[in-house]
Amino acid sequence: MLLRRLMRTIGFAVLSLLAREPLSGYDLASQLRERVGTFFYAGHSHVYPELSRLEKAGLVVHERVEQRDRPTKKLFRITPAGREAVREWVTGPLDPALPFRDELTLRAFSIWLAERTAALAFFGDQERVHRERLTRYEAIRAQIDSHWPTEGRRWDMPDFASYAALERGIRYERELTEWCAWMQAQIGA
Amino acid sequence: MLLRRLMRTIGFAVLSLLAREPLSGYDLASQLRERVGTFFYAGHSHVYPELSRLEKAGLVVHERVEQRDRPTKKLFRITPAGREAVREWVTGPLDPALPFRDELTLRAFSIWLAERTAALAFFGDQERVHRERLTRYEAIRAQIDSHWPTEGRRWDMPDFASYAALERGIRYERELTEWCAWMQAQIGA
DNA sequence: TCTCACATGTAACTAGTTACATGATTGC
DNA sequence: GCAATCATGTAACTAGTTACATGTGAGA
Repeated sequence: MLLRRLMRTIGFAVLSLLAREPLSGYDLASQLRERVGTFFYAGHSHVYPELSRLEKAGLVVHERVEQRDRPTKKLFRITPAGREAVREWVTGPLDPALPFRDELTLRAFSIWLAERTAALAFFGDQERVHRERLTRYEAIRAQIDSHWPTEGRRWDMPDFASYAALERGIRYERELTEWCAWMQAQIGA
Repeated sequence: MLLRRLMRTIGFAVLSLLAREPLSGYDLASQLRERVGTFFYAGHSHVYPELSRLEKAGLVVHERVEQRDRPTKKLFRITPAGREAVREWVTGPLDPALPFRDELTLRAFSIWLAERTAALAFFGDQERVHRERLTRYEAIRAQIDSHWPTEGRRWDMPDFASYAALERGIRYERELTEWCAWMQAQIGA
């Protein structure tokens, strides 16, 4: 579809959230920070202009919602065209263009310049950081597992998709934790 | 050091390579594409301005080198100050600011919208892509292992640092490959 | 002659972050 | 009155990519 050219990944991130429930720009930004922030972050100043773009493209619409206890908000809702756009994108070709930048690996690439104690401390710190995240994610998964019977799980449910992203996070952090430990073993030997 | 504020990670990427050997802007860009490109990419149009910046900061110097068979080049060399800057950076605090954007995980987060066959094909393709990379990296490591005796390895050698980055790449690609397989198992079940 | 690798740069554009700017309502 | 949360946006800046622009020398 031609649309793909006009869309940036941030647009699909917004649509991904709106496909689950209507949200205000504020809530969208909050979820982009907290819910999906570990794998796809965007600030609120990025969200508002993007919502305008999406609305112009007919992929979302908004309505003003007056609230008694809080300021009036704009509630954004995905349109059928928007839903179709996500559907096409989600299994469409993934640009293998990896302007990938991993500073941690870059540091490993230059670790030969460091002093042993500094190098050990660095990878020790990194191991702790990633082990903490790992532990946190695993706790969330354990929580889900204990409340969500395996039989009730279907891959085409939004909750499973969230679970799959969490699973990816766990594997990613575990891999990092183990590599940091490996680095220390190599340096310490 | 105050210098850290003036430096961007791309600057350290350049210095990381120059700490190993003097290079021209062209060679620098080539290595940034081929050698460290898998974990830290930058195009040549980014390298040249960065070299100017680094030279102004006194972290690199250059000399013209006339070649008979090829166009004259500028050979860049790291200065003692530059080497010291890398040394400080390499084990210094790593900004945990992760404006991390992983489109693959974002897609998993919206996979519930897809059709089963499209979802299976998508993660099958991704698994193939990452398994290919994994195989390629493992072949390189096997090559190194067969020529480089374990006793001769020291963590403070540039070659070990390259090996460590490769190890990280292998673990990263393996993790991704396995997760893609897991996704297919979940969808197919 | 033409293409490829080597070699260096700038310009224009796109993307993204941080800072700026404003305002309502609630609870302390 | 003041801080915090909810709420929406713009402006200025930083970073990064793609396209533009030029030129040498080797080999087919």
